Formats: sequence, structure tokens, C-alpha cells
Amino acid sequence: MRLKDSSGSTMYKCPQRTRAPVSETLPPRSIPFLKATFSHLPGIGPQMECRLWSLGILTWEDLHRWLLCRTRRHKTLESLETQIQAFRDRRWDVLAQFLPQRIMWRATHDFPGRTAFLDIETHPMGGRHAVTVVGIWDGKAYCPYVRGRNLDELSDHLARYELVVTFGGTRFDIPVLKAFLGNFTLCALHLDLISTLRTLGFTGGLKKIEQRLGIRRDPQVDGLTGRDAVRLWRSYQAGDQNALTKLIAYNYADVRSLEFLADFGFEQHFRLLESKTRSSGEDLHD
DNA sequence: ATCGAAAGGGCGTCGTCACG
DNA sequence: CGTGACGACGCCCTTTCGAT
Repeated sequence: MRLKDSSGSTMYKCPQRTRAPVSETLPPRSIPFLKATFSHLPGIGPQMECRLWSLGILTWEDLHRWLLCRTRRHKTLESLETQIQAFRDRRWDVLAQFLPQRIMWRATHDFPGRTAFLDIETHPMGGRHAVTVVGIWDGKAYCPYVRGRNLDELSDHLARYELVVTFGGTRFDIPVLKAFLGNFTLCALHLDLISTLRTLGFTGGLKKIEQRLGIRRDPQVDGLTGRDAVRLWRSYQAGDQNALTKLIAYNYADVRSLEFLADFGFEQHFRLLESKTRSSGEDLHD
């Protein structure tokens, strides 16, 4: 699809929009960034997305109107319509199927008060992971779920949230929860910070990335790893209540870290996009 | 007006890598 | 070990442009 002819003027078939001001900025932060995201749709890549923004097309609904003026792009239109409907119906499980992790960082601030930072602790049991503690931090309150105490309440609590943020959750936390709890289904959108941070050049585990960014943990849990979490659980099983307190403190440090890393990832990606959009905006005037 | 070549952009596939 | 992301590559679709 071309948006300009040989003279450089914009070419498309929606007459009322032909005089849209060409801006070189990203969509304003006041609008949900996820719904200003088009590059995951079939037939639209990062460059096209950037050009759409510069034409003043800033939401899925804008894009839908724009596409209706064009005869082709049936696949894009069809996919977009499903996503608009899923968003309207709050069917995050349906919507999630359309949203690859590479663009999920954009949802970071789209669900204020309805975002859960989740981390699980496990220990090996019969060749599988047995969940011991699950922590949920929503930006205001922290709630630990402990096996044998209140773990069965986790699904109900999680159902309040529309975005769940994890580190490595696509490969670890979510599949493990599903396998262990049996009836567990994630009905929220899922942002896995591994993908967000990796595309920024941050590889390695959570602790390694924290170190690289100079994040300091509470001295009580500083230096603890997943292996220590297993050891602490066993001590707790043997009757040591302090071990559970420490395990929960460790889990708390993890989920608080997720919140920081999500913000960091968003800011870094936003800046990156800003610089790319600027250079692409220059191209528009070539 | 029609046709075919060329160009640009996006997508699918495959192999590789690295996480918990 | 299972899984998803990434990069390279080639193909496809759309559009433009020149020749007829």
C-alpha cells in the first residue's frame, strides 16, 4: 500500500481525511496506547502504523473507518472488527489471541487499577512444578496466596484484573498455574516482560536485569534465588513459620520489581518509537 | 486503455537461541 | 525439556510507471 504519489502528496480514498495534519509525533499519552497499535494487524507493519498516526488515525475505530473507504484489505478489516468487538465486550482472552508479546508493552498503562503484577514460587514435585506461593501486587496492595491456606482463592482474585504482568509468564508462571491448579484460566491480557526487555537488549533472568539497572532489593531478601524459595518452603513445611514470612517477602520483592521493570520497559520502548517516528516523519516530507 | 516489469512492504517458514 | 522470540530468506500482494 502506498500513501504518497511521486510528488509526495498523500494518496488514499477517504476524502474527508485527505487534509489530516501530518504530525511527526506518537499518539498522545492520554489515549490508550494499545488501541493506537496497528502493527500487529495483518497487512500492517511498523512503517505503515507510523504513517497512519501521522494521518491522524489514532484508534482502532479510526482505522476501521479509514479501511472501510478502501475496497481491499479484507483480512485487516476482519481482524480489526473482531478485536474492536472483543475490547468492547472485555473479552481479553479473545483479544489476547491477536496481540503478540512484541507489542504488549504498549498496554502497560492502559488499565490503571486493573493491572496485576504476578509472580509464582514453586518447588519440584514428581517431575513437575508444585506451586507454593503466588503473589499479586496491583500497585496499591500486595496479596500472597499460599498453598494449603488460600491458593484456591487465586482465580477469583485474578478475575478482577484486565492486564496481568509477569516475567517469563508465557513459558513458566501461566503454564505451571494451569497444570497445577487444573481449573485455572487467565481471562486477562498478559504482558510478559521477558519479551519487552529482550527487544531492548536486556537478556538474562530477573535478578540479572535488576543488577544491570542498579535496582536494590530489601536486605532481608537480597541475594535470594528461586532455589532459596524451594529451601524456604521446605523449612516452612518442617514447621518454621519465619521461613514462610521470608518466602513471601522474597515474592513481594519480585512483584514490586515487575512494576518497576514494566515502567522502565514502557519508557524505553516509547523513546525508541519516538525516534523512529521522527525519522519516518522526515521521510514523509522527502 | 492495457499490459508487464519493477519496487516496496508485509508475511510465512525455517533454524537457532535462551528462558524458567 | 517445552516454548516462544528472533533473524534471514524468499514469496506474495499492491501499486506505480513506462511501453505499446
